[in-house]
Amino acid sequence: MDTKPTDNEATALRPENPGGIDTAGRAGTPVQITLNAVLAALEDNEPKVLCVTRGDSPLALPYGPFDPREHRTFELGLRDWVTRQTQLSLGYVEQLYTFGDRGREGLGRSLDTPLEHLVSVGYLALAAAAAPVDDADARWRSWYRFFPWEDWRSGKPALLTDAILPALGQWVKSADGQTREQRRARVETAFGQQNLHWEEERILERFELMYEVGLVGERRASRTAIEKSAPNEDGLAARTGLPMVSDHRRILATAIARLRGKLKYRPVIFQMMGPAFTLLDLQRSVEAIVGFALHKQNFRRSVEATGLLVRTGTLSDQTGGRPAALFRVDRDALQNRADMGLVIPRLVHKPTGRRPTE
Amino acid sequence: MDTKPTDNEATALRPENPGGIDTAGRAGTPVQITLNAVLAALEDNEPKVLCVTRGDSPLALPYGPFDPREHRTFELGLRDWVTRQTQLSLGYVEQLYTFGDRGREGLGRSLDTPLEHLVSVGYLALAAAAAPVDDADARWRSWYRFFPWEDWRSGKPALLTDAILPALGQWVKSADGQTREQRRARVETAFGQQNLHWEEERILERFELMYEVGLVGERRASRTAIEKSAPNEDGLAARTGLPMVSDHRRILATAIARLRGKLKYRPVIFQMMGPAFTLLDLQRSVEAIVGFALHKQNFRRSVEATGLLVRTGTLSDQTGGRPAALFRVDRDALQNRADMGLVIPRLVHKPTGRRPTE
DNA sequence: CTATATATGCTCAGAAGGAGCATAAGTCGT
DNA sequence: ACGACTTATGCTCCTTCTGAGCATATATAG
Repeated sequence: MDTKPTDNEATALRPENPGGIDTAGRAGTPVQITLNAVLAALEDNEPKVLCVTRGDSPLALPYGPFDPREHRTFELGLRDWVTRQTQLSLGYVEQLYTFGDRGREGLGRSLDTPLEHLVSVGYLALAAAAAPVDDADARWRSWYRFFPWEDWRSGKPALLTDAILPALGQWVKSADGQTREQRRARVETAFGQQNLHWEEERILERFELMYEVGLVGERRASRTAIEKSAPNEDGLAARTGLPMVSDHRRILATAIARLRGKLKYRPVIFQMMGPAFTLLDLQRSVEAIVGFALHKQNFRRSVEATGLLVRTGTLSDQTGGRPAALFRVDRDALQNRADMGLVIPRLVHKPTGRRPTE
Repeated sequence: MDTKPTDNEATALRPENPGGIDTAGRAGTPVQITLNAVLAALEDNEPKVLCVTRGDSPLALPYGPFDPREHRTFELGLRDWVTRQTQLSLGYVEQLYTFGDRGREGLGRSLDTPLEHLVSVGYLALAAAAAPVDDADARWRSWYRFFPWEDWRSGKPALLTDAILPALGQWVKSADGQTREQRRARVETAFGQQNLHWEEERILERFELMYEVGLVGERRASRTAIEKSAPNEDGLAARTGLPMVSDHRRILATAIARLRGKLKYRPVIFQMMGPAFTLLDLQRSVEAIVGFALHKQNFRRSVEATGLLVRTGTLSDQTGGRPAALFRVDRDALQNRADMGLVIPRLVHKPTGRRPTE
């Protein structure tokens, strides 16, 4: 270390001439900022997301403008209008992604008509319960209504086997040479049929692929001639979940992907649990989010190993069988170990049937 | 599934009245968008980042305005001005975070004077080599110049033991009761001294903590009385790395954190390697990024197990010892398995000395 | 009292990963 | 040519993690 920090005490003020490599003569055009919220909560072992409608347009994620005069940060602005509109207390808020495409209406594809300069910042917010909302236009909906092929909790969805995968297969076969190989690889990575297996976190990749192939309801703003000849116009798009306004479904997919991933290395799941719960409650919640069934005993083993839970001492008699011990989160332990998430003991074999040893 | 998607074919157009929960009467104020780039590359086993200077203000990350009239997406805009200013070909570009704080100059703290409405989108970009840049004000610098305490490649930095940790300890002791316990927990999570261990990915958390305590050069815009009484004004800030303009050092920390994490589950490291390299080259590169030494044999074992590398057949005689086999990336394998990163066989015991069995 | 739930404890085996030993094949100085 | 070093590379050992399944406990429904 030979150079000491500059003498002039490093004032953290922006220099007169903002020091980009080249800002000469180019002024950024002012744009509008919109905040999009994916508000997620669990209800009866279903993962739900708050949606709004306006007239007969498709569903939308709640969103509002960001006014920098009113709020110091995005997050404060978001919390403000969410709590003003709903009675929800947002425990956990996380920025997802900022979408700045001019052709954003078309999921990032080019568009023929010029669009307004719109930038939207997506946020994921977790609520402890899907509390009723005071807005007739707002409603909680299971997120698998938008992504039915993502719910493997009772096995591989028939929609996937019967419709989506064949359609993707056709799309692959409709090209040749290198393009074909690339398409095959993309489908394989996203949907993992042969060597790879289904990775729940790839939900965005899957959605974008399906969008590109034309398998979902949202219309692409423009298509090239080749893309127009895609063979999947048999109405499959009508069965692949509810469409949403603009690219909101993509934002939702981003949020789910983030949450599915984060579960594994941060204890976020407890933001969505009530004050006391059984281990099976917790398991069902995790299953709801990741979208597949877990191995019960192993789940319990690893959850108890975290030391994040303590027994309340009481039992739950809602089981229909032997009563289950009720647990609550150890707030202290949670604070001290904000790292660490849950092990997800994925069931590799059969989801339910216990196969005899032989 | 009872409700079929709406009949009107889900046009992906934004509805006339943008359907936020409540947009009535509130118009978002237009803001300026700035793109910040963390341009990273490796040079002689040092991780480098491109910095610019303007006059005698502190170093800055290259940044430029985003003009939606000119570029369709942020990423295109970024690539455009980076390639115009440098000869670098950006292989990999990834959005980091969008900073919208009004008090951004003060790292997100409140500020007394009103500021312009500025939003900046941070990007991480990886280049294959730290190629020379055609701008006298731009220069590659090791990122450990900004974060000297993050480089554990030759053991725990003395700066940490001698200065930073004691100062943090004082900060903890200067509070009492619950505050004290909270501070202790925060320091422990970020710097992991007792039960936890150093987690390289927590670089942002560490920097923000140090900022809050006043251990880094960047000045906080405003402080509360209590914070002003922090006991760490002994000039330590002059030794904790080079300061940067505004919150650029925070953006850099975000980028490093992202890269350190991503290594483990995406093969991004190959974006920063030349066409052919030895396994030790690869190891040194990974070590440069994560900031600590790896176990050589185990690193090699797991890298070879990925199947992402193929031997070129030639040997490197640059070793000073037995020649090493040269490898190159198997592009096909890389494409087919965009998932999977490298196992990081962290050395838990002594970095160098082999302790006799006894 | 019996069938049938669910809860909970425990064992077993394979895979992954942390460490270190041993050997191979170069360079450099004498 | 030889000995001292240096780096490369192969292999073993052992512990921990984790996928699976068996066995037992304690309820409820008839």
